[in-house]
Amino acid sequence: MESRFFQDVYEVVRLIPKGRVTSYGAIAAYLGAKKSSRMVGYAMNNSHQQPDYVPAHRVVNRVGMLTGKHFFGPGNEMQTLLEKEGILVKDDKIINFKEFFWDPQKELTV
DNA sequence: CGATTGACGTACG
DNA sequence: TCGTACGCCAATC
Repeated sequence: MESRFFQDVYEVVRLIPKGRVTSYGAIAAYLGAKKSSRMVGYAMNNSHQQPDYVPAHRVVNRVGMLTGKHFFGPGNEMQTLLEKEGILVKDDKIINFKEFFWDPQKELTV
């Protein structure tokens, strides 16, 4: 697979510490393609068929909204997973998202 | 091969 | 402040 973009996305997502979250755009920016933020979301969609588990529930949009919660299950499974990690979610949005935000570009060596 | 779509983000009115 | 329009790029129809 030459598309190392997806692989990098999965790798970064796996590196997200428990109880922390990040955004699609942040990951895209870390990979040097912030214009392709949509591809990050697409990668998440494909992450379900990846051999290794990808904590996609720790990835939300720039506002901290659980836009892809429907991809986890019929109910609020994504929200449940986040709350289980200590992240409070209200109205499909992460409370204090700014505090829980984990910037790969900042945490990981650029 | 062209058109449409999408787990985003920014710009504009 | 809120809603709409558009750009990006890969996958799907």
